[in-house]
Parts: sequence; C-alpha cells; structure tokens
Amino acid sequence: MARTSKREQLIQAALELFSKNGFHAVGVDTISEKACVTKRTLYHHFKSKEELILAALRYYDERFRNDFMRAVEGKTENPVDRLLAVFDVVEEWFDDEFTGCLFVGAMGEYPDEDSPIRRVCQESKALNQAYIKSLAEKAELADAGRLAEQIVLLIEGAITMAQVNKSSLSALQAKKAAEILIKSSGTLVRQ
Amino acid sequence: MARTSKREQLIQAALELFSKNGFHAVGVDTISEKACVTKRTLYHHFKSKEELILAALRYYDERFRNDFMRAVEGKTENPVDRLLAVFDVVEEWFDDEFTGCLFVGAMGEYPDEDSPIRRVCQESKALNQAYIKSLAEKAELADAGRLAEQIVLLIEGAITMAQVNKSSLSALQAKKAAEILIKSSGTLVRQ
DNA sequence: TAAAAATTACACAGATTAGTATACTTGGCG
DNA sequence: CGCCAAGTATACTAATCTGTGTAATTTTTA
Repeated sequence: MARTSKREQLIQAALELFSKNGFHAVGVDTISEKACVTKRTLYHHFKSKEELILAALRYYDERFRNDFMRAVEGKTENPVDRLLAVFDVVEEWFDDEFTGCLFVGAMGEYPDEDSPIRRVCQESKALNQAYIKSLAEKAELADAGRLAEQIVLLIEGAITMAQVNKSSLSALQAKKAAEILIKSSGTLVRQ
Repeated sequence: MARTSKREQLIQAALELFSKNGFHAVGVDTISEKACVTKRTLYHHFKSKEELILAALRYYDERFRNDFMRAVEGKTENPVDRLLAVFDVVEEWFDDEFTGCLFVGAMGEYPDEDSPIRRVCQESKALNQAYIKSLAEKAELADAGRLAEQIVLLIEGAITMAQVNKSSLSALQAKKAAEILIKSSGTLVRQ
C-alpha cells in the first residue's frame, strides 16, 4: 500500500496541475513538489513526463467513467430517464470546479497522429460513447446507435460551451435537445 | 503594403504552427524562422509572444467567420436550408487538414480566468453563435434563440468528435440531429 | 536481523525558452 | 542628398525545461 502511495500522490498532483494549467505549462519540478516527493522519485515511478501523463490520464479515465456511471444509475431506474439523467450528471460536473475536458486538452497539446496520449484519449471517448449506446439500447429506442452518437455530440458540445462561458447552462440546453431527439426516435417498448 | 508584409508573414506562420502543434510547443524562434524573418523583427511587430498569439487569433477569427458565412450563403438562399447548410460547410472544414478548433485549443492552454487570450476566444464563439441565431431568426422558426444554442452545441460537439476520430462523419450526424430539432421547432412561415 | 528496495538531497548537464543589446544594412520618402 | 524606419545578423542573458549522477538514508521485506 505504501508502495503505491507515492505513485498515487504523483498522479493526483499531476492531475490537479494539468487540469488547471495544461500539460506543457506544468513542469516535473512543480509536480514533484506538489506531491511532496523528490523529482528523483518521480523518475523512479515514471520513466518520463509523458509516461506520467499517460498514467494520469488512464487513472482519471477509469475513475471518472466509474463515478459517472454510478451517478447516472443512482438517479433513476428507468432506461429512458437514465439517458436524460446523463445530462444532469454532466451539469453537476460543470458546477464542480470544471476546467474543461482533460482529454480534449491533452489531444490539443499532443496532436501527433500516433501519440500514445492521443490513443488514450480516443479510447476514453470511445468507452464513453459505448456507455451511452448501451443506455439507448436498454431503453429499446429505435436506432440506438445513431441516437447515442447524437447524444454524444450534445454532451461534447455542452462541455466546450461550459468551458467557454464558464456556465453549466449548456448542460440544460443539451438535455432539452436530447429530449426532442429521443421523442423523435420513438419508444418501441415503454412501460 | 511592404510594411504589413512581414507582420502578416509572422501571423500566418504562427497560425500554421500553432494549429499543428499547439501554443506552448512552438517557440518564437521557430515562428520567425518559418516566417523567413529575424526574431528581432518579430519583437518589432509584437511586444511579446502573447501579443503575437492574440494578433494571430484575431486575424484567424475574422477571416474564418467571413469565409464561413460566405460559404453558407453560397449554398442556398432558403433560410431554413441555410441553417442546415452550416453543417455541410463544417464538414468541408473537417475534410481540409482539420486540426481541431484553434480557440478551444487556446483556451485549454491559457485557462486563466482573465487571460486576454481567453477573452478573444469567448468573443469568437459568441459571434459564431450570433450568426447561427440570425440564421434561425431569418428562417422564422419558433424560439430561434434556443434553437440556435442547441445547433451550436451540435457544431461544437461535431468539432470535438472530428478531432477525436479524425473523421468528418460527425458533421453529418450533427446535421441529422439538427434536422430533427428544426422540424420539432416548426416553421411559422415557410414558402 | 540483514539484505533489498524506495526515497531523499542536491548538484548538475544539456537543451530550450522568451526576450534584449549592439552594430550593421537596406529601402523608401521628402 | 540625407534621414529614418524596417530589417538583418549575431551574440547574449537569465530563466526554465527534462532528465541524470551520486551518495546517504529510510522503509520494506524476507
């Protein structure tokens, strides 16, 4: 447990700093200092800054999606309502020291076609979309795949606009749009 | 004309490099070299790297929105169709060496609440939204403001997903969603 | 308890960063 | 012609960056 402690301190410190300031803007000295750990220890756990970034993104991805799903499923049992509850959870996310999507930021700073960082971000987005799709399928809505893709567009758009306007209103607007799309899609079986 | 030439060379070089690599990742030496200009000349025209970034963003913003509006209005005369043609223009943008939204990238790298860079990005997004709103109003659709905001969400979402998946398909999916929203909004007068 | 691993402290290398100093050259304009 | 601004060339500062070398020290584990 103590073995992973320093490593986790580093990842958490890195996540906070990267989220607030971006990746290039934060140096390894700053990270190790914030983690109350020597730079040498940082390089003991991660062979480079990029490795630390990758570990931090993977850590965040896993935890975030887990929390997200848990929150959605805590809102309601009804499958269709869950699809809409997604936007309530997004809104809560925006209201809680929101600094934009870490993955979008990472892709912007490491745009190289085959950068491992890009790959992690792509995988995260793909898993998010798969989750939305699974919700749409459980709701037994027509054309669940298409609907899920459109809902993802609304979510991602809301993320960008929340960052631009420093406001969570975009989540509500996105939810209203999603309601229309869902109604238009039509319920095959609803009880 | 020769007076503005070097300055424009610098802005264009900066735009290309920033778009492709991000802001922190590109140094002033690289920019001046690409612009075939001395670093001293760069600092003759811009008092700092941040000033150059601001000038580049403003230049790009103006030209981009101009081109965008021109492209939309060249597609069709019908107001409702123009609202949808927006997505066709977006798709063409994605197909043309798309590297993500420069403003979203800038805000990610300069997240400071009151950074001038942030302000320029906010203003750009606000003007874009105003344009969409004006299209919705000319289409005489019910609740044009709300509809415009939702369409903007779809556009911004498509931008993010086009960057993630390196594909322009998101534009088409967004267009389909917009069609539904527009139909749901209902035409008050349509001819 | 004794070996092994993790961590510290600290200095340092080498590259790169933004920005400046200085002296020189060029080109246009009155 | 003569001035003045724009640009060049080059070297420089001072800070910062990622990453390493080394030796001492603590912690874990066997």
